[in-house]
Amino acid sequence: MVLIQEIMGSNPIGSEKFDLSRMRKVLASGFFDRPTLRVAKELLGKFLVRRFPRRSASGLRKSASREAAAMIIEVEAYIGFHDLASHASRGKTARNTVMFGRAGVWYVYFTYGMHWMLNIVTGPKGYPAAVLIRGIEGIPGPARVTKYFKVDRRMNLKPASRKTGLWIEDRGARIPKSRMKRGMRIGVDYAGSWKRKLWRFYVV
DNA sequence: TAAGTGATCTCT
DNA sequence: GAGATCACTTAA
Repeated sequence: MVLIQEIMGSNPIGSEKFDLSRMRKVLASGFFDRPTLRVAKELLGKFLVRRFPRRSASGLRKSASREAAAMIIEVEAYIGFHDLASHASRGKTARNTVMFGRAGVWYVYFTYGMHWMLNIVTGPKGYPAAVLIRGIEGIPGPARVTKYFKVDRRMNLKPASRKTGLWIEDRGARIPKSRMKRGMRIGVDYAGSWKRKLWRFYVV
């Protein structure tokens, strides 16, 4: 909790200053309905923003909702029908149906008996693809992102928007090319030749 | 390096 | 219904 408060309004990569009030553009579905690798790459430097649900202890008093945001610094792309690292590679199932749907919708699933993974659906309807949010500044690791931003299955199938309480903003930060890297995806050794795809993008 | 944890999927 | 697997984290 302390960690999240520290992150709010933090300077993204230390080197460049910018004014938060200058630019806060919420990314709409049009941003995500584009080639997945391009979306993935461009997500670096964008901000994941969470409005925490209001709490009401007694039912009478409600505290003001609180907002947290942090810059996205690591993502992975999962693309198409044949990518063996993707849940979609074995066809449409109850779990992965959202990947085949409209871009800009959250795909949240549970794994290893304890971790929630946060993905945003990309590309045209009918074509299964998504980008996994692997890390945000101050919170490296996909399961930590969901833990600290309190994201679980309730966010699954919901669009990324202010209305749903979890969205992505362009706040004007730009990552220098020298700090952008790409590499193989993590934890997909089982995926045959697909594991060697350089579909992970991260900021160093 | 390995335990922990339970939903999901494949195969009977 | 059983058994294997898993887009991970933590502690050692």
